[in-house]
Amino acid sequence: MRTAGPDPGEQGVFRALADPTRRNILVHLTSRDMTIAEVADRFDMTRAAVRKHLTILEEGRLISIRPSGRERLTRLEPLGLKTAADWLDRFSRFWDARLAALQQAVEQEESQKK
Amino acid sequence: MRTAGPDPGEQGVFRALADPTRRNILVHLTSRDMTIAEVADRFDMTRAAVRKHLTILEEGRLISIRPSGRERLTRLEPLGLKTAADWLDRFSRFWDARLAALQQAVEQEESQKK
DNA sequence: TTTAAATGATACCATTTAGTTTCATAAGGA
DNA sequence: TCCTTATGAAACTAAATGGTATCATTTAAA
Repeated sequence: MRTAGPDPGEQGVFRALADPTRRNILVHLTSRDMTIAEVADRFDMTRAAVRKHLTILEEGRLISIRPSGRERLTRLEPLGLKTAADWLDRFSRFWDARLAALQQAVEQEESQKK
Repeated sequence: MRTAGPDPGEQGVFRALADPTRRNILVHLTSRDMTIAEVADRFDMTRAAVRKHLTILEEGRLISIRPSGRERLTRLEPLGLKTAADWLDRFSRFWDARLAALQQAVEQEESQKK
């Protein structure tokens, strides 16, 4: 039986990364863990809105939210971020080759200018 | 003057990557360039729908679409993919440290089991 | 020169998304 | 205890999203 919980797959991660506010939240959380209110203070929108973003980030496994007294501590989760990076890495061999070709073309052009 | 065109920033890329169909299109395009019809043949939806996805991928600079006679040739663009990878890389130092700590914790646990 | 194929453009639709407001509940501190 | 703070939950809205169907246009090919 599969315990109900956040989407472990790619979709949850990419969905979470699609919104600029959510990407910004991740940047803020690199400095330190924060309560929900602390995160919300850094944005020009209601706590309720920020809370929804945090839920989506949690579903994408990019952060974790753990209760601590009456607060919730929000923390960046590196494993989730790695899911997205790994997906992109599947293209890296491809773009390395293409970028090398591009570089060569640019250099060719440069040398002709002189 | 800035020529009108696809969004060069992060947002276009992450927006484009958010949809599973679009990510799948990218995978298909790693094997070879395709016309719009060829791409559409590989999906269970109308050409019009696929065309919209291609437009969003183009706006995110993940692909280019160039006319060739009455067809349009669709090609993967490595530079756009790199935009997303670069953004994620800003977290790599962070998650390397966290993953190292995680690894250590797991090993600690393992040694206690024995 | 017809005809068929590849694409563009537009209008339309249902669902999701990102935000708000309001009210309820739980937990710390004076 | 009383009050304040931190959060949850629900209802609502506007706009974006992902899809459809239909018709027009361009180009290759018989």
